[in-house]
Amino acid sequence: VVTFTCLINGLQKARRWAGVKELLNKMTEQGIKPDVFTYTGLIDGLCKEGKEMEAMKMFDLMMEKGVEPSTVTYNILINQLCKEGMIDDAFAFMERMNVSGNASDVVTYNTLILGLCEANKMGKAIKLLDEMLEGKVGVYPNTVTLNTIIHWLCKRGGISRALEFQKMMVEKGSGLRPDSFTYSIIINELSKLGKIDDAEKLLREMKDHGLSPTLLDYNTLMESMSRGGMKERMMSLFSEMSEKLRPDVISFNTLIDAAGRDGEFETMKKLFLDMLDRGLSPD
RNA sequence: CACCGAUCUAUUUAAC
Repeated sequence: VVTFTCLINGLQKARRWAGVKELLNKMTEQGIKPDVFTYTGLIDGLCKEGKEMEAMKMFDLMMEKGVEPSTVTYNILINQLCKEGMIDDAFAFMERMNVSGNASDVVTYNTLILGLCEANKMGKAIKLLDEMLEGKVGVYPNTVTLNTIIHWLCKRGGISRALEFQKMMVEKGSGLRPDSFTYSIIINELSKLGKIDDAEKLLREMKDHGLSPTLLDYNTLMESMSRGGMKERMMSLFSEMSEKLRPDVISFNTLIDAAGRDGEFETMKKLFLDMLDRGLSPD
């Protein structure tokens, strides 16, 4: 079963649907019964293709066949319901899962919290997070939970609250730690707002938590420096990043564009050659 | 206390 399930998952990623069907037939030919993993993978694949009806049918089919869905199976469908904006049904489905003997896990809650955010119900999302933090639901939040809330607070203009949550994460005893997602979310937001000093401070702070700024972080910050007309700072950030990472095409495009704004043709040329030197192909 | 497979979060650069 494992072999077949792996193969099926691979084909699904490659969107080779005919192959999936063929493999399923081959399985039954050989008397191998699909298990929870197989069905769950199929349901996920169908959801990702937007075939939600098919996914539900698959869910029913697996139950008919006496294969008991797992929390993962339910989580996928809860996610699907959220994506369709059916947040109440998503919660109801979680209820059904619990009744069937599958406990909610952190992914279940993360999915629902994201659903609430996307449905413009930040208040409820945060309330649910608080309940998790207080231990009222029996599942403690993780980095993904906080990242989701932080991201959506940013989108909804709540950057200061987002920063409070980030502070909470770095505190000892919170049981949480920020990851590179956390930082890229906030650095991106601060950059958009033109709060370059704050963004750079955060970039420095990453090292204190065992994280290194990524290409994305540097590129984002450089772009906002360019917008703010802080070319010197941008260039020094660029040389700093060059020591640690390989700047990519986006990095160079950003720099060339910045030089272009001021008509600095020589600089542009230099950058262009530098880019070729490093084996990058211009796009 | 039996190796392997399934689910959740961020995405930066050009033409106003």
